[in-house]
Amino acid sequence: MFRIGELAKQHGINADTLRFYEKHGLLAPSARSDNGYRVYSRDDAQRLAFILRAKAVGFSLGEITELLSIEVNKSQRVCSDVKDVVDDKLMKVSEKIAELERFRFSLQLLSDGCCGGSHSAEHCTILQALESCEPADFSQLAAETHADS
Amino acid sequence: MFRIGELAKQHGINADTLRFYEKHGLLAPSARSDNGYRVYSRDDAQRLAFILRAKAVGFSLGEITELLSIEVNKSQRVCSDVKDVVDDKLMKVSEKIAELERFRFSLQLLSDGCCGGSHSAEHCTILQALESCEPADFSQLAAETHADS
DNA sequence: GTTGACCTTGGAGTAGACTCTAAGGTTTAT
DNA sequence: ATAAACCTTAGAGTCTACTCCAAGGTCAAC
Ligand SMILES: [Zn+2]
Ligand SMILES: [Zn+2]
Ligand SMILES: [Zn+2]
Ligand SMILES: [Zn+2]
Repeated sequence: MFRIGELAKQHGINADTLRFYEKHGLLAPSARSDNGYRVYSRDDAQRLAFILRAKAVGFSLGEITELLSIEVNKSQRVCSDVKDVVDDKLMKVSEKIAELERFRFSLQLLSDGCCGGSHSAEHCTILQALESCEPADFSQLAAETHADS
Repeated sequence: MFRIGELAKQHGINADTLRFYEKHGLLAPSARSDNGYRVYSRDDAQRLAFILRAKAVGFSLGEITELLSIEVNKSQRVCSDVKDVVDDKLMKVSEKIAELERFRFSLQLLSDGCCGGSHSAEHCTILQALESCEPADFSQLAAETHADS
C-alpha cells in the first residue's frame, strides 16, 4: 500500500503524472484512505509498471490504454489481438524512422557541401541550396564543395 | 505581387499557414493594398520557398527562424554559423532515429515472440513481457516462442 | 443588386504528455 | 504551536504547427 508520492518516487516519475494517468483512465488507485489520500495496492503498482514498460518501447498513452483493455480481460482476447497492436506500432515507428532518415540524408548532404570555415556566408552552399534548389534534391551539392580560403 | 490565397495555392499550403508564419515572425508580406489585403512580393515568395525547403529537410519553425536570421545578413555571418545549425539538427535527428530504432528493435522482439494466433491471450508472450520483464530487456522472449495450438 | 469568391481580425480548438499553480487539509516532529 | 513535508481539487499553462471559426469588409460578374 503506497501513497502517491511513494509510488511516484519508486518509479522515478512525478506524482502529477500519476494523477494525470488517473484522469485519463490508465491507472486509478484501488482505494482511498480516511483522509482522502490515494492508496495504491501492489496490483496498482504492477499496472503502473506495465504502463511504464509499454512507454519504454514507444507506445503512446492511447495505445497503452488499448493494451491495458486487452490485458484486463485477456481470457476473452486472443494472441492476434495483441500482436496486431504491436505490429501496427511497428509500422508507425518504421515510417517515422524512414522520414527521419530522409531528413538525415539531406542534412548530411548540406553539411558535407559546406566548408564550415570563417569566410562570409554569402557563398555558403547550404544557404544557396535552401534559397534555390528543388526541395529534397540537394544531390548537386554533394559534388561541388567549396574550400575555406 | 500575390495575394495570400494565390501565394498559398502556388505553394500548396493553406492561407492560414501564411498568417500563422507572419504572426510568428517568419514571413511578413512587404506591403498591404489599399483595402488592407496582404501583398507578397517575389522576394517574399522566395523567402517562403526557403522556409518550405527548410521544413522539407526536417527543420522546425524555431530552427528556420534562426536560419533566416543568418540568411538575411549573410555578409556579416560565416559558413560555420550555418553549418553549426545544420550539424546541430543532424545530431538531434540522429538521436531521435536511435531512440526509434530501440523502439523498433523491442517491438520486433515482442512481435516475433507472439504466435499471433487465435488462442486465448492468457499466455501471450507480449503481455507477459509487459507484465514482468525488465524494461528494454525482451531478449528472453526472442528465444522462446509459442505455437498457436 | 446580389451572389460568390476573396480578404480582414481576434480568438479558440487540436493533439500528446505532462507540469504547475492556487488554496487549502493532514501528519509528524520539535 | 508551528514548520515541514505530505496530500487534496480544479484548472491553467507548456510546446509545436497549424486549423478553424465568427463576424464582417471588398470586388468582379451577371
Ligand atoms: Zn564555406
Ligand atoms: Zn557554408
Ligand atoms: Zn500465441
Ligand atoms: Zn501472443
